[in-house]
Amino acid sequence: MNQETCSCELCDLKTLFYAHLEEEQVETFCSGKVEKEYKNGDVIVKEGSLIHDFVYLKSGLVKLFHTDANQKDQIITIAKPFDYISMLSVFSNKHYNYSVTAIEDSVTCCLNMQNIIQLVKTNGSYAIGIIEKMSSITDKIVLTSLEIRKRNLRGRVAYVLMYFYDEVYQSLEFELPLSRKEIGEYIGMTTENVIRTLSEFRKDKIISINGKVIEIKDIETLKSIALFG
Amino acid sequence: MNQETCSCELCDLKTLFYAHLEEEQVETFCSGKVEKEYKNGDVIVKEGSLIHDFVYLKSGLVKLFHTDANQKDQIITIAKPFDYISMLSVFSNKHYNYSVTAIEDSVTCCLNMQNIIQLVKTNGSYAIGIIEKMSSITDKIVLTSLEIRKRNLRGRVAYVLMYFYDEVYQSLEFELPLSRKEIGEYIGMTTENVIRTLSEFRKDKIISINGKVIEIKDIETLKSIALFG
DNA sequence: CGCGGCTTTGATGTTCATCAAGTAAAGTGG
DNA sequence: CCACTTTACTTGATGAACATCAAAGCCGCG
Repeated sequence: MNQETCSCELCDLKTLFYAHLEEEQVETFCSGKVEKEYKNGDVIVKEGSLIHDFVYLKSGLVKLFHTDANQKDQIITIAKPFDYISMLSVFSNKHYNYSVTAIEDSVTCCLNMQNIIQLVKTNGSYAIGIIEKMSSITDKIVLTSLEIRKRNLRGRVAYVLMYFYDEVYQSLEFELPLSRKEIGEYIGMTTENVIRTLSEFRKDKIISINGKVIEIKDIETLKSIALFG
Repeated sequence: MNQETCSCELCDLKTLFYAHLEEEQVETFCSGKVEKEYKNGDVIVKEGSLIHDFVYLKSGLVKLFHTDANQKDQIITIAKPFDYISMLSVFSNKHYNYSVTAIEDSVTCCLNMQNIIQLVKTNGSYAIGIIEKMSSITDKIVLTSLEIRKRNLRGRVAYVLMYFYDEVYQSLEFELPLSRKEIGEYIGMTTENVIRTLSEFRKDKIISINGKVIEIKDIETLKSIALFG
């Protein structure tokens, strides 16, 4: 199997391709892909811009957010490798209704939107694969936002810390990819109170803080705050 | 065109069918549909139950909601006719992760899930149609929840009232399909404060209240509270 | 080196949830 | 059909949670 043009390990899209397509189709398809590298902080997608690519996150970490009339941002979700970046508006809109920015150095893989649509049209089981993936991503966004909404400030901050521990870094010590301000934009609270809550956790010896580096000292307590706070 | 087995006017699904399928296919397909009637308050889907049908709202109004460990409900969205009721979990889950209850007398149209999947697999342009619809519905849920989140209590209550006016009843006087408690579950505030805020609007002569019947007296003020509150 | 953005802490006040208590409405069983 | 129970609605009082305002230190960058 010649994978020169599509050599990424662990590519979810590729898995989907190979599961449903003939080898030469995959070749044709993958040869049209364009990889792009982004530095932490770089804008990947600007709200309102035209959608012409289907964008897939190969590595790194990005935030999807919406900017309102007063220029205030609200973070919709954090996307990890193998998530589709174009996933909300893609099939229903000509323009993005959210922006995407790298919060770590990231690499995206861009496929021509028309090709994807063509593929969905001509290959039914591939269509099902795409639908399942989209469905599970949006499911998660909706349920996560409900989870966050019902918690108080301590619970919300604990929840994001546990999220980064459990689902991103799998390490008790990690560098926060979000600023205090961004954490606030994600969980719906002010920057000051994010800081205050983090400081409280530090005083309570639940975490230690060194700038952006967080070390979880007492994960059981943190977990129970995330669950019941 | 024989529409005996599929005679509903304005059926979005049918539109999708006829746009992409041969007439005899539509026949075959629609003949498998089952319509079900529900009274206000009836449970249509119970969280955790198996998904075996693709459910479509033909008429009425329903709420989608999630119940947490403490038996507290959070309303995810209100679905109107032509919305797909099974739309979040359907393609990614075996079980519903939310419940659906009628908040007005409603009629649903149920199609066999396997048939829909088969159709998506064999008919590409139909697949695109389904994807677009799903995408636009979930888009709306996510963006609406951001809109609600950034408002204060007055703004939130005004927002739902404007929603019912603009998108459901198109009349200045209507009967609220949600109880005060349910409004609170939708916009994330307590029952008492929903009531208090409605009473304030009444005192300010923005609305008049007669039990569940609301009449909007000063729509300009209400709109500006909904926008900037 | 100075400017702007990010972080931190404290003081203050507003907003909102909670508690309590009572009325109205709606379903339930004899 | 009426007493009974439950559920929805309403208002007020209170305190806790949270936002806002203010001030200062820190860091990176041109």
